[in-house]
Amino acid sequence: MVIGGRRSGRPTLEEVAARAGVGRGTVSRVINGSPRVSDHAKAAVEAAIAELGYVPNRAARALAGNRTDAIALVIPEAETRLFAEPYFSDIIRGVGAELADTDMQLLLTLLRTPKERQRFAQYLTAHRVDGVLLASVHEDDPLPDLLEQLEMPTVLSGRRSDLESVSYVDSDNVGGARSAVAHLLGLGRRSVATITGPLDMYVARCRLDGYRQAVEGAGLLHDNALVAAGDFTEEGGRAAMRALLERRPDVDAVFAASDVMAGGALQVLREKGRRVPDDVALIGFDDSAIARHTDPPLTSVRQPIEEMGRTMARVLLEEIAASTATRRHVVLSTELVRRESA
Amino acid sequence: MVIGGRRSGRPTLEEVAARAGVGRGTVSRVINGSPRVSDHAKAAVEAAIAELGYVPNRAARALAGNRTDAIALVIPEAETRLFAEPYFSDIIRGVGAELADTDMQLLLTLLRTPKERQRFAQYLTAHRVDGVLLASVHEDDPLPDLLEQLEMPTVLSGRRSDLESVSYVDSDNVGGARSAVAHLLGLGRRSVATITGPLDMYVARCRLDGYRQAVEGAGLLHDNALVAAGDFTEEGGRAAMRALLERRPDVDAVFAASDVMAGGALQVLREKGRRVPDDVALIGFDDSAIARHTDPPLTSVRQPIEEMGRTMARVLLEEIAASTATRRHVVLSTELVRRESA
DNA sequence: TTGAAAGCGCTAACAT
DNA sequence: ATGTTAGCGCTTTCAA
Repeated sequence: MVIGGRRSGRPTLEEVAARAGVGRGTVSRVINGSPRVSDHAKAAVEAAIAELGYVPNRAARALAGNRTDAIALVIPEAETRLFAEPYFSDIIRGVGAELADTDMQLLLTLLRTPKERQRFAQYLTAHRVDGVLLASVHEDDPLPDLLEQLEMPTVLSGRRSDLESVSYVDSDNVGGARSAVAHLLGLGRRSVATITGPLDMYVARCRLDGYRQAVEGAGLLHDNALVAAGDFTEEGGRAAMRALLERRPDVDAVFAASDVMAGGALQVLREKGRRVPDDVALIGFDDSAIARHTDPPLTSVRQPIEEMGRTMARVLLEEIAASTATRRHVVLSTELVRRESA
Repeated sequence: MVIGGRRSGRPTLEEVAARAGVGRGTVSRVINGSPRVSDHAKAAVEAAIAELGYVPNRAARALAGNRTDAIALVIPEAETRLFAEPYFSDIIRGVGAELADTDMQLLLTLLRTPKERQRFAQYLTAHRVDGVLLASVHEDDPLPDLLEQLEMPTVLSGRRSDLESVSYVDSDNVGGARSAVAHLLGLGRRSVATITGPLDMYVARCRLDGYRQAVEGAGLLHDNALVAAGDFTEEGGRAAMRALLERRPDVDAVFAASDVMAGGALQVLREKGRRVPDDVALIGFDDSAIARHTDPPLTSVRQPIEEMGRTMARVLLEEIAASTATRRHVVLSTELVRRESA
């Protein structure tokens, strides 16, 4: 078709315009759903598009429109090992589902080494994504602040603290944990242990707080021997359960800060010949709005987490839309002028 | 900075050139590592880049260079539910690791509905990725053929058949299964069952073949009651194990076509009070080059699968490089001229 | 409502 | 070895 071999052979907007007998601007308007097009022109353009099998070139669009139509799902360092846990795959599925009828692309970014984080910071600076979904935030993670500085639309799963300044989607961790433990206490259990998540994560501390509140609310003394640290993994749950059984063989109930850890604990309990829930009652926090009671059976109800993924994506898309609007708007306000020329 | 507010404020190649006192071409050459640059010019450009904090604009690059610097990892329909299995996360980690020091981006594409497949086909046609990694291929999947038609660099994990025409990374499924089952037979077991994968996948059929070869090679009769169909999931493994125990309570060994299914089978065996491996020996196929013997312990060795992911990415990058070269080359040959004008 | 025209920032061909 | 130039395909003013 073309000597240079550079042209891909696919029809361009210009060709569509020619075929439809209109100008390029009109075609662009039709593609982008502008209302300022006559029905007649619109029909002609749509016909031409169909006949030619035209598909807009994303790179050209990104270049001209200064956006990328892509968002990044970032999974930081330590978490890549958790990647196999249902939590992440559910989040991903939810995000994917929400994005399915958008033309946003999902970029998966695993940040293992500091070097990779560095590179990613560059990505962001280069504005190669329109927004960021940040999973599993630890308290000292510098990424949210960077994102905020760059005014990059961002949604966290969980938050760094009570005062989180960035958008997030989170569960009622304190309340859920409290109600779960209250349930165990209501069963008449008196040596209720907990397997926590990594305590540098706010979500984990909240669940521990909920546990404490319930225990103390029942007039019981808080006993550190009943608290074992986990890391949200099944293996962590097993280790913690072993530790608990060793320290307090009389334990008669366990609240695990994650579902997966409850699964690990269950294995160990069975291994040691404990009956669940008769001998030891077990509950795992499911990340849905309330704790899920795993006694008697430990079945999986994953829809809720997937739903969180959907929500994250939805919120992010809104933020992106808003930020675009803002940017456009602020061009007229003194504030942005200041910011732009800074 | 700019009235229209469209400029992002980031330095452009042109500004770098000005600062370095060279032409734009030279800057481009330096960025792209061309050898045709004097050390002096190179140093000046690099200094300017550092001072300005210049980062190339990917969209502009993609538009001008007719490439995207992105590859898609595609996980089809049925598999999204398997997403939580270690297999996928390991593949993803491997791919991610291999891409880490490239500037390729990883697009995650979950294809659940026919509509999503349709959309993805458009993506491909629009050349929005430079290459595709296709996970978990079923025999009747039309995607590989589409990819081939489009001359899109592609690597499959597994293959559709013995005659696979697209690049793939696969294990020695027949041999691995055979050796695993031979091992069980060597232990003196005589009622060796197998839990298969979905039989519309070549990989699953190969493992079943290996099982058969070993059984028949030992002079035993193949008994269909000893074959239970699974789907590579833990739940599938549990169901299959239950079926096997019902049909052949005398089963004294099981070869599961996947690690995860072996895990499920183990749960059921323990539930039913069978001793593993004394009463029933159990082996799961680990997708690394050979089967992993899970008797006595069922430990996870995941590095190999991650390695498969790395390999897939590496091969794909090579294919992409080659295809670029080919395209360039073929511009000179009659063949492409024909193809281009077709 | 619509066409024309000016870029967006870069790569690659061309001419030195 | 290096500067210059012509696009890549689109969005977005600006006129009309």
